[in-house]
Amino acid sequence: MAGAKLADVALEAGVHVGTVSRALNPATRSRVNAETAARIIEVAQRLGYEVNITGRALRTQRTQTVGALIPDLTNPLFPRIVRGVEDSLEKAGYTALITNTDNDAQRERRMIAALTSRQVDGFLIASARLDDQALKEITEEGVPVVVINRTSADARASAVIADDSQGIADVMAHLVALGHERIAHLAGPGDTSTGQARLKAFEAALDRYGLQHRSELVVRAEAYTIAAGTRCLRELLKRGNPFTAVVAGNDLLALGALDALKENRIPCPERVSVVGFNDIDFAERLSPALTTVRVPKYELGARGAELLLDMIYSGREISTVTLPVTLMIRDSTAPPPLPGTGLFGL
Amino acid sequence: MAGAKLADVALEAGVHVGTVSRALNPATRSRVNAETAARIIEVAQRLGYEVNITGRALRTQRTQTVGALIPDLTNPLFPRIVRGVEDSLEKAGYTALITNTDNDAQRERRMIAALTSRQVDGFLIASARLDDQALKEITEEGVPVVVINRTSADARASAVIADDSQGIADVMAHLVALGHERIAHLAGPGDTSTGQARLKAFEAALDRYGLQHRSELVVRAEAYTIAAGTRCLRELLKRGNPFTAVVAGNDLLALGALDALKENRIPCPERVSVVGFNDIDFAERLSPALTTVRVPKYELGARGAELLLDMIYSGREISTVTLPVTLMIRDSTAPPPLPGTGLFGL
DNA sequence: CTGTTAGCGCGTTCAT
DNA sequence: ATGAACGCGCTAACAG
Repeated sequence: MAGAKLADVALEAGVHVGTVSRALNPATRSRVNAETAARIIEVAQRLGYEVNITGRALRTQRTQTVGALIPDLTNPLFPRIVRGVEDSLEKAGYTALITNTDNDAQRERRMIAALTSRQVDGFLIASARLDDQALKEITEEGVPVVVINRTSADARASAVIADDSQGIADVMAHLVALGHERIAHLAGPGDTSTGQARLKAFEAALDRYGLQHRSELVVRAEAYTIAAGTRCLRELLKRGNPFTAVVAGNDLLALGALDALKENRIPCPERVSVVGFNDIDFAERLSPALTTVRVPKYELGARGAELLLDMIYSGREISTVTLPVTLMIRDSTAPPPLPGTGLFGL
Repeated sequence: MAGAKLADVALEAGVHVGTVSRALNPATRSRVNAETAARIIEVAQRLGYEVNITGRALRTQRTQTVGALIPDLTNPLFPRIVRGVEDSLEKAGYTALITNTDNDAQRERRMIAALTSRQVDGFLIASARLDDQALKEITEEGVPVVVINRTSADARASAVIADDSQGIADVMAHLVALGHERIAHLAGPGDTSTGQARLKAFEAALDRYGLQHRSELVVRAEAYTIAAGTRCLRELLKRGNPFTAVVAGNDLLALGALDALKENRIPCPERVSVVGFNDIDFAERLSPALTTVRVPKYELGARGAELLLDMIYSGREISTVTLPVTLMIRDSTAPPPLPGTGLFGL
């Protein structure tokens, strides 16, 4: 028989509910006679006792559940992060309520309300929008928050991020070593911390290598999607300014860029090199296999969850953890075409 | 101020908590004076009242939360299903606790325990294992269960499935029309309903077209993974029995098969055609673009959640819904090589 | 060491 | 139409 409760165990063991509660909780077990504790545990097992976390939560104000706000689970970046989150949480007996936000402010608000209503002990937020009024409100109420793969203007939230600037620096070093000079950037949305950080790193690299800043070679994507990548590269082509390499804000934008190149019969990497960011699953199985920056997705989630648990349990102070990245050189990057041999736009 | 509770609203509105409860619940609102109800609602809004679902659950035995058991979120099939689940649930004010099971019995048990402990109102199970003792136990306790993308031996669970046999029939018709006669099958795990159904459909098609059953051309995968697909195709090659086409149990197995072909320098589709199942995201961006059977992933999840809500609310009877599939012909299938022009194994 | 009591927030019954 | 009281399952404070 499953679904037994404290009262059932108490009755069967011939003791009071309070004693059962103490005996079953490792933290308070020492306060009860060893023999009776053993008997209670035996009875609990026999009766199939399972704690009712709802009841416990009402009393302890702890649901042992956290809310996870994910922009879009169908972006292969996030399932890996979620796996990390899940594994870290499980060790502590926690569970995650996972919701998709589509980076949509309205939807995000609804989800936060649904999660708050369920008394989650904290939030893991991988949604990227920076101007996050909703986030501000929950931190102000003192609910622990950790943001993942983004920074937060709010000093009350911890953060786990990948080293965006190092990643872009590695990309640029790679492209410059190949001989590229006219490098375009498909920047991520301006209201995301990754979009901002990567653009900044891109510009810093231009300076580092003495390359000219050309505003016509930077296009802002309105979202981190394949479709946005396609639109941006079309825009780039329309502007007519020659380039031999494209640094995309993330892998999905890079995929969209590849589509646009293909539809214009511009071979990659022969005439234009393309680089992504994140190294999503399948990036290496595309044609051409995508050169990209690998971010430690699982660790991002795992560390984020650990940080959150620390905040919940020990109210530990706010911190920001930056994880290292790795440039994965594959087939979408190559030396630029020789001048006069068909450089696009020249 | 957010986080107000019934008592706060009652105090401010100068009425009793019970009245506030009735006024705020649309179902019981009619039982309270229209004017006071309006006042209460106004006060609730002003104070930022949010129902505490934990408290409500303790009383109503409804957490408005369901558990979702997913084998592996990093398989792109599942995020799409989850999106459907989420959208259907949200309309009813429900939320999903999503967990990865890895199709591992131990892990599945732990997850079910964690979810049961949180008093979920029902389960959505996309895990594929058939001999599901744990599932049996929860249905026996009367907890509503819907299985997704699999059938269940247990008559107490509803199911939403894709039309596996139609899908395989379409695949076989396609291959036969191209001229294939020696068709191999990388069957999914034997303890999954999809693995069984697709193998059965494969064999039925052999009969239909008068093709010989060759047991050497059927290999069982131990899991639905890329690695398993690679292992299986290597095994197939080792057996030395010639074949010109491979019908894989799902897309991941097909990807693994493509890897094994590549490592043996067997060009696809020139010498061997490969077909997958599911049409995961990115299937069309692979090289070669994968011919596969598209299953309506979002609908699978959405219908599954609807069925579950029906069971929770109206205790509606068990049913099985089969959704239609579509063959997506892409670049991984072509006519078999002409005899004598390098057919593998001949 | 253990029993008793109280209360977390809510919905519902029973009075009035 | 509304107030009062109870209890869902659990833990924590207090007695003894």
